[in-house]
Amino acid sequence: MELSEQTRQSCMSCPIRHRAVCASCDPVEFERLEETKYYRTYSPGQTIMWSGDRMEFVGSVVSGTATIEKTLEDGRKQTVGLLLPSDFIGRPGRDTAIYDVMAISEVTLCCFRRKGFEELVEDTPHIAQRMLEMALDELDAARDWMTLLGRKTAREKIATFLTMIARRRSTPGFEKDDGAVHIELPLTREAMADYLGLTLETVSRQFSKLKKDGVIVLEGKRSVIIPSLPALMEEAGDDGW
Amino acid sequence: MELSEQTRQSCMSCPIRHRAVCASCDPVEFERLEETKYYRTYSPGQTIMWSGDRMEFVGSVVSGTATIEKTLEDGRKQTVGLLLPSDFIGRPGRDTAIYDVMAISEVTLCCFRRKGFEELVEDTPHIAQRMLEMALDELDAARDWMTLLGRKTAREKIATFLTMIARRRSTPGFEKDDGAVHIELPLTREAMADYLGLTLETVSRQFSKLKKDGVIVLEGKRSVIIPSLPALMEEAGDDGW
DNA sequence: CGTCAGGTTGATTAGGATCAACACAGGTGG
DNA sequence: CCACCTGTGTTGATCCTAATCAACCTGACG
Repeated sequence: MELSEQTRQSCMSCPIRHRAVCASCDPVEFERLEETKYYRTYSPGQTIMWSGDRMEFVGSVVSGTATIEKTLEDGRKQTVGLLLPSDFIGRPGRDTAIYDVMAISEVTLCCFRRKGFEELVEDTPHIAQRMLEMALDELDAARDWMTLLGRKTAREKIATFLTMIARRRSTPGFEKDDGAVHIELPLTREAMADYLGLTLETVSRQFSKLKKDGVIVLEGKRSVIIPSLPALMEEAGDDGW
Repeated sequence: MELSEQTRQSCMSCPIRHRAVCASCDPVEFERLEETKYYRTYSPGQTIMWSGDRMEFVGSVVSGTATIEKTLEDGRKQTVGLLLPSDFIGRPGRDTAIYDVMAISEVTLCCFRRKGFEELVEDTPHIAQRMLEMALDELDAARDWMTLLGRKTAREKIATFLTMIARRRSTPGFEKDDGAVHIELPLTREAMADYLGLTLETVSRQFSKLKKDGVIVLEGKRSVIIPSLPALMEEAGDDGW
């Protein structure tokens, strides 16, 4: 799975082609993208972007998981975004990052130099429109997460998180006939804690309780079986999303 | 301050002209806006938009304060956005609201029928760009608020809120010579609680403590004097924003 | 084999929630 | 004009959820 920075692959066979910022581009626009794009890979734990640093590039997550996080003076940390394949990193028009972006697993990005991308946005309406759409989607997601952080109990937070992962990641083919869903957790207990506004101990305890209550089944540390997704969603505190 | 729905005022003298979604429009574009815009006013407590309802219009807050809120099944409520003059309401491209929007004070909106506005966005690049810029700004604000909700103490939450209000609302001319800042709180204790992920009792107590500690001076319920903004920001738990 | 990252579980604490009483201002109607 | 009510805010007492502090487990890896 090693992609060097030089490797250039066709956009047409790109796994995130239909969900990423380039989703609504036409063949001509793709040509322009293919000229300027380049790949970068990061290993787990590596920092993709430091808060305060100059942002030289923007890009899309092709594979892997990354987090956007904010750290307070005294070290308290909050994860403010989870980046999965097709998600966009960086903000055109801003030249200094205001959050840290960390690779959680091995991450491959499809990058564009920021300056060039800004021009691209200006004269490629399809990209500008898609950018807006994605920004508004992320804003909705952030607001839903605000509700989780401000009002939900620890148990509800975990249930919501698992539901969200099941939505975005359920491995097709792993749904059992009885409707059970199998997911691989992309985050450690600590990273989940930072995302959910909890401590890692509380996360661990709530996993144990949900398991004891039969809402989830744990297979090892990272593998979760959800016997009944509706039952799990019941624990999440709100229907809808 | 009564504006009927029919009143049409010139965009050129509009108080939010330089910050709203129309900020970068040129004279020709303003002409088109002036043809289709209309004003609506709401009294305190009125609902501007119900979650689940069809969104017939989008628009900008011209004056007053409104909140965007999400309510869980059992009634727990989280305010996920504070709308002050120049802020935008609604999402082009979506026809059902997913949050409630409530007028806190008397609110005047500059509205556009949603369908018409969507066309406008498509063929007025200046508006599309500004929309993207504003969406990204709101996303940053939402992420900062996630950090507040997930990781800050009650005292820090209040201090952060007051700092934010001072930033956006400090009544020019009310800065005392010694650097003190005077602000009017746009929200009740309960509304602040919903915004900060607290109870109204905790909000009240923290106000009392900050007052006792000399960080703020209360004049009545809604009027706050901040003798030293840096001292207040010190209480907020993070520098920067 | 020892070390270390990641995870679990237990004991205790503390920050905010909850429950409750009261204060105060502004209306409203008799 | 006053009695009453209602919305808003303050403060106190108590409770409870999640944080903190701590011990220990497991598996991967040099």
